[in-house]
Amino acid sequence: MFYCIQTLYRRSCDLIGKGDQPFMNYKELLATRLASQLSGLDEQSIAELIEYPPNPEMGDLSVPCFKLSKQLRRAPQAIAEELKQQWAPHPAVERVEAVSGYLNVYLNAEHFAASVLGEVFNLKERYGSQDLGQGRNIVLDFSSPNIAKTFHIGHLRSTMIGSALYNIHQFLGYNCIGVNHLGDWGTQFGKLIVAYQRWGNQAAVEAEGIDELQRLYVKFHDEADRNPELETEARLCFVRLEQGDEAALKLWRWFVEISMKEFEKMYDLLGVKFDSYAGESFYNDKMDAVIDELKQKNLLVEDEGAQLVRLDEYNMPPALMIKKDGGTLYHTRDVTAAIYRHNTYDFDKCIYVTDAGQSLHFQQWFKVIKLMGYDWADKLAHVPFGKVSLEGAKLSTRKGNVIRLEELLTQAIDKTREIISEKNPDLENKEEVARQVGVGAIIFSDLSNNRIKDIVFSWEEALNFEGETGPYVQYTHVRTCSLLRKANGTASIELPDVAGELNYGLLDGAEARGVIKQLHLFKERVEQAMHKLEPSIVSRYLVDLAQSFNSFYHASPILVEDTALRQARLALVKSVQITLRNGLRLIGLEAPEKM
RNA sequence: GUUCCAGUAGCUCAGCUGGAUAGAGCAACGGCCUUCUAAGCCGUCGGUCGGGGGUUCGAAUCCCUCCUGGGACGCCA
Repeated sequence: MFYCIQTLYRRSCDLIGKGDQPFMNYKELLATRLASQLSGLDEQSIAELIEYPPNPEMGDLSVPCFKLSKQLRRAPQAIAEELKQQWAPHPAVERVEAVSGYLNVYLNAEHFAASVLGEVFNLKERYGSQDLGQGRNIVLDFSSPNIAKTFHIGHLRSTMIGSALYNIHQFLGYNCIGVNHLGDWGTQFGKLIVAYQRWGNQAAVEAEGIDELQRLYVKFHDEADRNPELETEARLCFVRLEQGDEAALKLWRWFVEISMKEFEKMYDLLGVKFDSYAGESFYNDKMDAVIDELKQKNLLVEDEGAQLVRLDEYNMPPALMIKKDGGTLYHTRDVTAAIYRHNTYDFDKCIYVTDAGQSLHFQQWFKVIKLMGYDWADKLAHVPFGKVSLEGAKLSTRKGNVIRLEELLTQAIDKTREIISEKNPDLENKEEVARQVGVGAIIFSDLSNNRIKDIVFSWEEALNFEGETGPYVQYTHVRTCSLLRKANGTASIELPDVAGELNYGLLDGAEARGVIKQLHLFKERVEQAMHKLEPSIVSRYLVDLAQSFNSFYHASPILVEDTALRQARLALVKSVQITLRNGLRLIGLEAPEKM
């Protein structure tokens, strides 16, 4: 089957007449040609003008001539007309038209199909990828839940946005380092240890895990309201922990272990992986040096007993680095961690995926890094996202109105299982597919809007599998698999090999052309998703591709008698299958073959 | 008070670094399963792009201002 695709690849090479590189960058082609027609303009600036017309009647590419009008001191329509007159025929281009100031380019359908499908077949699971990164390092800090606290839907966003950005960067040639900056240190551990020693027991924690730890934590606060001495006790306990008291450390390690076990369960379900779990505690012994450095660089100022970096001239409140009791703060930790990561990974970019509420904090300490004289401060990026609320009310662990991620995923899987028993009761691996589709639905809806948008959680919407959803895209992929399986008369979902030429010219219907255009856009969209650090661009693209394919599917029977037509349409089906799969993988969804 | 973000169809959102008639999904209504999985497709309805100014050949997009909602603003992260 591999051979078969290679054959098609070669056929498309022959058709286009460039032995080694059948696929083509149409924008580049157009820009090169126009640059030779227009003196004083370089290819690059022309390429930037090129856009995709809003509807097919206006062609496949177009060049608005309004900006050129200024430089050339001629009317836009006159420029477009002249470009049309001077246009020398090219096999890739059917014709060009000058319409109200635009030069519209109509690609040769056969050439376009051969070029795009040829590229898909040639690259397969690498279709859409590029080597922009050339192996340079990207550090991504995401998920970062707090030890001993429930993993809820609020954590899902950082986890999935971060993971998708990881995949996208990797796909574009970067070496990624995913860091889970665990919230595993701080005074809350003093409280937790005190609470455990007073009211907890090993069996309950073993049995209930984080739920029990959280119950103890909440009980501590309830009790402390009546008995303020508890706070003092907790503070002292944390000091013991910091000083390396073995009993306290032992409990702390145990709490971390219990929590990680539950987090790992979620990460396994979501298919998320990290390369480092260096959390807050990891930087405990590294902050002194940074504080010395700040002092040495005369950045620290004392104010009300605390040490801070003034940022008035940057129109920001000061960044507190040391509390009046000498303790460190999250600014200190983040600055320390950034320096450590820079020294360790020599990153090209270091990306932090957290909620938008922390924007000021990141701006502040990015500036501190800059003031320390590190020009790599420009390589630090905060990727903020909107908050999740529940029917207007904020999510609050203490009030108990949280949606546990495990609960959400379980419900989604349950619902998927029901739908499967109803629609496809004979499906072999029901349980696996229910997981892939159920979890996929949750991930997809989390990644389908611009990340900055706030989300109001609703069970009804989360468990809706129709319309622009993960299951819709997965279902479309399943359709492509099903067609290929039927075409082969076997379980194989590869493109059947058939003697004779593949005639790309047969893919000339409006729907088929629509699909090919979408396939062509994939690479651009992935790149755009990286530049804007916005995974939803990929999610939305997948919906667009699925929609165009489904229109094609309904308009054109694929398993027809005519061998040439059948084979051409199947080639399109195969391309869609590959592209959907590649895109789904980028945003962290699996692509089942049946559902 | 200072500052940041958001405001597009009844609802949820797209709209690429300013380009052609502002697009999807959901909801509502009407069609399409003796043909490849109906988690689907097609159609109808639905918009003074929060208001007002400005820049521009051209503004949902850029600038100013106002309104509304949300966030952040020294010893939590």
